[in-house]
Amino acid sequence: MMKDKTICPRFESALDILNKRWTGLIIFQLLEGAQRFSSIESSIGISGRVLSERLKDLEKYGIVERKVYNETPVRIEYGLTEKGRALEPVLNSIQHWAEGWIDNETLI
Amino acid sequence: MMKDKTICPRFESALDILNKRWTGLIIFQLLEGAQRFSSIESSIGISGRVLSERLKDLEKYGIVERKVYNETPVRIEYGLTEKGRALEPVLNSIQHWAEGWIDNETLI
DNA sequence: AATATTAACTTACTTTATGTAACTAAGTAT
DNA sequence: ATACTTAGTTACATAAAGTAAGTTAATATT
Repeated sequence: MMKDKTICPRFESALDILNKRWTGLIIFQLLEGAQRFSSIESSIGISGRVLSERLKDLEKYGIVERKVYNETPVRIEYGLTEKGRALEPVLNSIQHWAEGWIDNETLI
Repeated sequence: MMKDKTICPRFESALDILNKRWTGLIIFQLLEGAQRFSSIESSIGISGRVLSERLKDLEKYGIVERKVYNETPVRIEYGLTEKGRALEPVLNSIQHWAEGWIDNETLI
């Protein structure tokens, strides 16, 4: 199936990134501040394999930045860039919608 | 890997729905008005198999409604419910972010 | 009457994405 | 030399998505 046309290329690129599994939750977590790999892993329940993949993608897109601290053992922190923090209103609008429209049945 | 705790159950339910592939684009399309199956299929380039699955899910969540018109051949239209239209600000915030932050390299 | 047409799916099968659990690398500390 | 810790990676299993052909129901055509 070939698609008709592109409505808005930037919008579709954005959805390609944001609409991937786990991306929303990773960004939501990092809005609270930079975190380590294992901390993100355990806070949202993603597998290490996919987290590693997603963080690389998000870094490539300039949404996340990786910082290495030469301590022992090494500490690596993932934080949002300005571009990443600019997603806060998106996450907020989702949260706002969820509060208004997700009822108890949907929750279960 | 088990996750630590749930930050906000409603928010996570919302992400479960919205973070699935194609959901964003389907809702974006339907914001322009109710559309037929084949029209959605060709406008966003999704496969019929998955579109069928997504529309059922979205109907189940109360985001989309399916209307049957007994014409020949039968006409079936999918449109947004009030809950679905309430997602417009979410899509708008994504579009706004995309316009400000998706550059030409990311597009390619 | 038999065949064709159209939209809206569904089915069987292939390819891609994600999950799981064990393993590796680098830098100490014992 | 061996063990410990974090941050991954690898090999393999399962789940989700893509592809293309087939089904159904109501006409229209020959």
